[in-house]
Amino acid sequence: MPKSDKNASRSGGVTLADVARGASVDLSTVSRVLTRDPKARVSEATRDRIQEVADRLGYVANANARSLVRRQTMTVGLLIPSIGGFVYADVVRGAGDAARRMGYVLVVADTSGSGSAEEAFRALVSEGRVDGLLIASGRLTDSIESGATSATQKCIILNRQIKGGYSSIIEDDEKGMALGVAELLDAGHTRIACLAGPENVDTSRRRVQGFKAAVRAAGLRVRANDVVSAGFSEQDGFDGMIRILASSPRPTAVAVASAAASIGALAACRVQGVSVPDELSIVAFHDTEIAAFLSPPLTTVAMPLYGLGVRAMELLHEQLQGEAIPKLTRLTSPEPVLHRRQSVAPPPI
Amino acid sequence: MPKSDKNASRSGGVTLADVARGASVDLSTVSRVLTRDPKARVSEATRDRIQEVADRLGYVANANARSLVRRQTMTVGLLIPSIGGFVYADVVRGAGDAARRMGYVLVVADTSGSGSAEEAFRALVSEGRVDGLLIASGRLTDSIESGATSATQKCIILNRQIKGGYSSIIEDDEKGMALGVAELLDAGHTRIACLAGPENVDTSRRRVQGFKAAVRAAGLRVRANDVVSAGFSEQDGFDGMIRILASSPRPTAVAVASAAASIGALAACRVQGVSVPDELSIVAFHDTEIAAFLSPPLTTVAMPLYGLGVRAMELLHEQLQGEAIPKLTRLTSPEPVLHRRQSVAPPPI
DNA sequence: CTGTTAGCGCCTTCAG
DNA sequence: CTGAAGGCGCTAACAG
Repeated sequence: MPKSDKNASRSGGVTLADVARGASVDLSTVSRVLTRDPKARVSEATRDRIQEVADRLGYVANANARSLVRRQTMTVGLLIPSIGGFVYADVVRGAGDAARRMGYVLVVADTSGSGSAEEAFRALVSEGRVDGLLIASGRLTDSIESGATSATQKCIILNRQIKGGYSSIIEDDEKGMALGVAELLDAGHTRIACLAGPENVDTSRRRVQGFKAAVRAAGLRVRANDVVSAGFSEQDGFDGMIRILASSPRPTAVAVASAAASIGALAACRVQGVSVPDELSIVAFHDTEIAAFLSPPLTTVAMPLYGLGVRAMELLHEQLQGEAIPKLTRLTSPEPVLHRRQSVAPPPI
Repeated sequence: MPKSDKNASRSGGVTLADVARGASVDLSTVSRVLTRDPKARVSEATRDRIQEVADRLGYVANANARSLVRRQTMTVGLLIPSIGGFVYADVVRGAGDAARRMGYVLVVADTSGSGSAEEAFRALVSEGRVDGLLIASGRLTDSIESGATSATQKCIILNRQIKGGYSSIIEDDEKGMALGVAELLDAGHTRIACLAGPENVDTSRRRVQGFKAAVRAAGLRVRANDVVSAGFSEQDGFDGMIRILASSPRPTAVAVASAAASIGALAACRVQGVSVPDELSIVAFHDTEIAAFLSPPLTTVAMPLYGLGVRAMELLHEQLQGEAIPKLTRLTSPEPVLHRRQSVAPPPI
């Protein structure tokens, strides 16, 4: 006995009341069955009838109304500096899959345009569009760091530690770097340089520490200019490698601390006429789709970025549930894995 | 005379009522001044007082409540297949900047994980989390194509045309491809191949058409196997190039229809020992950061992706305003531009 | 110029 | 097992 089907929509939205009317029950009952409230005892009959009507009408709950009363949106945001970057794709996938599994919808905001992280923060968290934030964006100025204390309970910082009570999750940079250096060591290199990231970024500092520790553990020394700081971009890698190649004695191998930089580094070698891996071996931190197609194919250490995204999302969820989570969690599993390709060889004689 | 400062927050949210109380006015007045309603006549005095209290309390309007009554969220979504891709970064930036300018907040959803475009569509549009969608995601199955007719008024499809009343915006693939081919022609090539994208994707078909048109306009013939279809990935480009190199007579130049594929194509040449550009010239469709750092640096045609994002957002806005927008708009400006690097040379003798 | 009054669509006690 | 009532935070007429 279908009675009111078309008065269902006004501005395209079928509402609870529409379904209630169609099923001849009160809208509160509809709410109960459609939200699958466990402690709601509704007869099979009405339950089925309601479900049937809802399906027929194509009812979808309005997230805003629901968020308003529940005081939570079940959506979380992920802030990244640039959507084009190599490392973020997997983080996004991991966080997205985890979010979905837990009933959240994940939206990402790119802070590379004219939009700052602060702006995104306000628009998303303060205005209540999201319950919490995963922040993988590099520089967030003090405005956010000194933000309302309640904000610290709604954010997880990825791969970076900042002041102000925020919790962070970081990949195991030291171990990753050690893995790469080990490959170089195993090939017989004893003069190894590190093409590092910016000095003021802590994830990059950790990679340098990993580098130094690994080299020293092998009984070797690390000299001042064995570590050259550069940015994370292709051009930075290029410039940095030029400097390394100009140093003397020139190292026979270099561990590059980022994927983009490694591409620039390779280009620098080509321009300078130094052959990889015959004259110089290279291992790059972070694996990418294209590593296998470079010239030569790059040996890389693949960090568990997908897992980082997953774990970050889980942490955020726990925190939003009110659980206390550690100020810093280091992702120790899954472990980084080395992808052997063709940029590492024994040192020239 | 600060009186009630701390009763301001309950669950971290300062509400209109809090401000009203603090300023001793009705909350509707506060609403008026804070929304900067032009046709609201409020005395300077109360206006200032309200503003002052709002600032002091750190009032930020709740987006959900506002969305609920205004029936619009002022947020739009952008669906992309994978955040790691080369082409999307600029689209996102363009759309993001345009959105901000128009007062929207842009959120992007990656549909590459376990999440399908349909899921994202429901979670974002149907549940009312966003007002509209920019869809750059490749395959959206029929479920979305045949979706509620009202949906067609809330989406703009990027670089793809689909059935069902949706409006699309596409870049000028033909012109871009022609630009690349012209460079090859100018260098003296007469046997030019096209390493194309998937046959069933219309943006890639348009590139092929541009290729054919340009070649023919030069008075040359295009044979059946001058166009080889591949995917958009590095591996696809690699495989495709292998096939091209195996054909005989072998072309002296190839126009590659995507950035990722061009990287694979380059790798294939290296593996086969054919030197670029001495034995084979290459121009790639879409410019990327890394093109300049490849071996050799790739000559590319840079498509106006940022502009595409901007225009798409503008179109969506107009459509959401109820304006009628064309079913198909082709972005003719800004124009594609050629980046000359080192992958094109005259054909071998 | 400012306050009062209705809701937006949904959830959630509390009765019945 | 189901209906009635109140309210989440905000906006938008309509009075005064």
